[in-house]
Amino acid sequence: MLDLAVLGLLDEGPMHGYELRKRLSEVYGTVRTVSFGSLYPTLRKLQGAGLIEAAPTSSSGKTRVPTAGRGKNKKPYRLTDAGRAELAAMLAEPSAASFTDDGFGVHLALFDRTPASARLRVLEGRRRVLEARREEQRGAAGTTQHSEISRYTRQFTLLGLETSERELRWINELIAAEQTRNNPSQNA
Amino acid sequence: MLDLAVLGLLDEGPMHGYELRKRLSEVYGTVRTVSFGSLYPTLRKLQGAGLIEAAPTSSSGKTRVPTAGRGKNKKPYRLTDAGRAELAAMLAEPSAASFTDDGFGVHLALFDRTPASARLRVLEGRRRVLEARREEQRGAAGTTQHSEISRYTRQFTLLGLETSERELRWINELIAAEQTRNNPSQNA
DNA sequence: TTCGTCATGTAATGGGTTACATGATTAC
DNA sequence: GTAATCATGTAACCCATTACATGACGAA
Repeated sequence: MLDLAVLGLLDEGPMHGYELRKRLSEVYGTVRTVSFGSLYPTLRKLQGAGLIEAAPTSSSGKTRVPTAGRGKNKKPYRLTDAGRAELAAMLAEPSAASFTDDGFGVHLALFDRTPASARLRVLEGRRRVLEARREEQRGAAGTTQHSEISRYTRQFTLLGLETSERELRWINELIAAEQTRNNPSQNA
Repeated sequence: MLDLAVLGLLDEGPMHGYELRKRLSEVYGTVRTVSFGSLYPTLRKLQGAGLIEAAPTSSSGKTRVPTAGRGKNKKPYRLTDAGRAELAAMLAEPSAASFTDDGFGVHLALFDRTPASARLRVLEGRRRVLEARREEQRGAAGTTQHSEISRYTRQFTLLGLETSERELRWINELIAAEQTRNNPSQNA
């Protein structure tokens, strides 16, 4: 999930780790700051896999790259051809990771680069996850009588249920919009 | 967090692991099923710490305890005195763990056994977390102009922002109710 | 006697965090 | 020169998951 986010961000242009981290929290729907202890190892892993490489930016590609203005030993990375291919594949063939709370936000941020058919699959996968959650919450909210659950928990569950329902309405609108876009002539 | 949930559940009566797992997903505000690979090691850890013990239920406390009806090699656990004391301490002195998405739901389920002053601290701690989240989301929703964020992400962030705001209203109501309860005569 | 469910447990792994260590660059 | 911030990285740990292994019990 971090992989996809990093690949997607680097597709917009070379960037070094520290910068990446800042952009990452913007891109995440759910605002979350990823730690360096998580980011740097991911960068090494992606480099090891040949998906990204250190990007020479100005002079004779060695160390000490200025990149923007104030610089240091920044280490800007960029996508390799293999990385671009991998990104395209991940976007075109969404996995279950794109349906989770975190992963969905990441994939959504890359929707402009996601083919229309895959967009629909992401939205529908996410919908299934939310529907399952809603059913569990409905069950939990209904159980109340025989199993003694504190009234606090009951209220909390109801709040969660409303949240799921709102999110479902939201995603259903997105799906409808997506289908209209794919098939604009249909009006029956 | 699992520790608190398990201790809280066993405070209601002896229970074995398999049963505990079922009750756990009811108690959690956010419906979540904990895996056995997580539950059993936790049980051993709590037993090692002397907080719970295997409970002899009927005959000469060895193996093969019937407990309910259909039985097998069930291993019902119950709280020790130390466990009861630890539970009381955790409920009376809420830590940051009670303010997280998961931990809050657990502590909330045990609110009936939580002293009034600690209840307020839990609610206010949770409120601080939600307020911080809301501010980040507001920032992210406002950034839009200069940093190009996909319109999808923007909508998603706005949805998250609404969720935070609803949850804040909800918790503010709880806090108000809690304060009225603690101080019923006040009306200026 | 065999299948489904109840029941307990371990091992490998995953995906992240915090804390630590280090050092360059910029602004004062 | 010194403090703040930018920047990279490692090590130890935490908490949970999945997959695997095992086996008792009840019902068909």
